[in-house]
Amino acid sequence: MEEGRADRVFRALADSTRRDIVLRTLEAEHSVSALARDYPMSFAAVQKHVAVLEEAGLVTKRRRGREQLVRGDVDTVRRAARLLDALEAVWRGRAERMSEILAEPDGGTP
Amino acid sequence: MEEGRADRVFRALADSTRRDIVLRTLEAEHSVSALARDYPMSFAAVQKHVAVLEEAGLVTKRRRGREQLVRGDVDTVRRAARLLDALEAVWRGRAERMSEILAEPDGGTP
DNA sequence: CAGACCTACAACCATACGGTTGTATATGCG
DNA sequence: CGCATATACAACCGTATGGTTGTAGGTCTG
Repeated sequence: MEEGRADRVFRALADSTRRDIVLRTLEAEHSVSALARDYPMSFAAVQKHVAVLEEAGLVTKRRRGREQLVRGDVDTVRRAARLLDALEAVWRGRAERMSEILAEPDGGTP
Repeated sequence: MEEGRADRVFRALADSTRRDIVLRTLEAEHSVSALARDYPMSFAAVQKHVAVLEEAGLVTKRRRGREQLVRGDVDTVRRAARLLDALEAVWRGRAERMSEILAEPDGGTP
């Protein structure tokens, strides 16, 4: 994942309304107004949330008549998950090194 | 992961400096000033970043003499990764349902 | 065509964020 | 003790964010 892109993805995920939109649109397509009906805020606010998600690549939109269908993009979710996996792997590296150190408390590699 | 906690975790990860700090402190402990030396910003700025990470539970601190050692918390990273995995699983659920639909184009369950 | 519906977008507002500088406090060291 | 180091914290500043309302443009339908 490119530098600034990760920023946008995590930023977009840092809001429960947006996470819920991603959830719902990964299950099935929903129009913006269909999404908006379920949140205690204006249509325009939800529209902005969708725009943030689209900007981050977490959802895509396609036209159907007068409505815009929003669909979650699982690839972006996966890329974010892999980035976190990479952090976890780094930690495991430390754990390994610590194990080695503990396993050979006598010093260098002869 | 609790509601507001996920917000904080993803928000904290939405900054490359902070992600780098998490990376480095998952590899090994570093004092705040040791971390600060490698970023093009003031010590206070880095200190704030560490505070954000600590608030999110992505790092912990422990005193050693006059310095504060920062250590990455892999559990929080894992919890965030699992949340993304759950989203992916939801998508897979849709994919399954779509497969079922495509596999039985003749109608309901008789 | 007229009206309802869905979306887009601008303007505005309060608050949060990322950065700065400056000041205060604690610890290690000669 | 006296000084340098390491951290903490407050005040300040410009900009982004999340929300609002209002206006305008497509699109379906009677």
